[in-house]
Amino acid sequence: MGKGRAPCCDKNEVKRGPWSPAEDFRLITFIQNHGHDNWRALPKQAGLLRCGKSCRLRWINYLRPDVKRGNFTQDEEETIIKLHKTWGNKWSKIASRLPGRTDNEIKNVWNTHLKKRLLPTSKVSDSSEDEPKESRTTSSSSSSSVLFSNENQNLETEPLNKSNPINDNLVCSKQQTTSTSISSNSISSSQVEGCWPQNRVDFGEEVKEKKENDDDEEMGSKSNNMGIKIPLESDIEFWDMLDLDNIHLFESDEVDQSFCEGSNFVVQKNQEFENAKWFKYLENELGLNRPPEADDITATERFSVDVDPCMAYFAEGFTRQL
DNA sequence: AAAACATCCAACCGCTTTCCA
DNA sequence: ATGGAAAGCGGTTGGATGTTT
Repeated sequence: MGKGRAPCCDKNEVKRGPWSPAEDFRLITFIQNHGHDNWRALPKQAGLLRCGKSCRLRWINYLRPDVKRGNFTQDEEETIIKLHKTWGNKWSKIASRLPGRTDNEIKNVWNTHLKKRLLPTSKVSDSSEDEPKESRTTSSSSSSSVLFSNENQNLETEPLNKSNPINDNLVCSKQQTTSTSISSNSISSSQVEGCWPQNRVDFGEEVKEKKENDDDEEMGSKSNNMGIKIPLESDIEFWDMLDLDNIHLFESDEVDQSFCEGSNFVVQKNQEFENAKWFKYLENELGLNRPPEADDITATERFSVDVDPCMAYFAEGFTRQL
């Protein structure tokens, strides 16, 4: 100590700014297969040009399987207000009482909505004026179970699953033994088994939830039931958003070779196969699948045997676009 | 139609805490 | 007991988007 803190990473060598879908997939797949024992080493092992801190944040705030998206319910808001009275800006602590919500998200909600609402008239229960565009009913979580008395709330009965019927279809292709806890810092660092997409089908959230309520109706019962927002109207833009550089990265030798040489490589491959199945499923959900052509060996098929499913997935996306 | 302004939120920054040799 | 490394946490920022003029 006293010598100054070494930077967590060389800022010249890491990518910053918004995450691309390709990076997200890369990170998700890696954590699925290997967990996150060491955030600092993770980016290199996963072939990401990000600093470990950034990866951690992205995972915790956005990509974690148990992150609940969507508007906060009335009950959640009241819980935040209540807990904030008690604990102040202890966002992490507050988040531990709100299953699926991250400290960052709660902090944002507080700063953008709740604080303002409380300031002028401190009318906590009257929400009709200050939240005009956010219909608080959009969150499908069960409001009655938002407040927990136990910090170590077990999520197995968490209503999050209810809001993600996609779970039922996807279910994790493997037995899910990982017990996910709520707090942003309490996810097991052991492998996160194939269950991430529970509610993150709109990964990257590159397609904003514009007029989602309207669209929900138009999308019909299917998307409603699935509880997902699909960028159906913007296939091209969607694929355009993919970061080609990262795709090259996937193919490069920069990815730690030892990653492929470990003793559990076979297990990894099996998991990757399961991942590939998921990507296929996701593709169907996104409405991106096309009728098979006889002479057409898809990129996925080419890659899925011995290449990372992320790569395969995106390769097919590009193929389609061309 | 477009410029100005407001709002939102993902991501970053840097300090603190925890862990471990 | 000590110091360095890594993770955790809360504050802040900046770009994207929405709204108003």
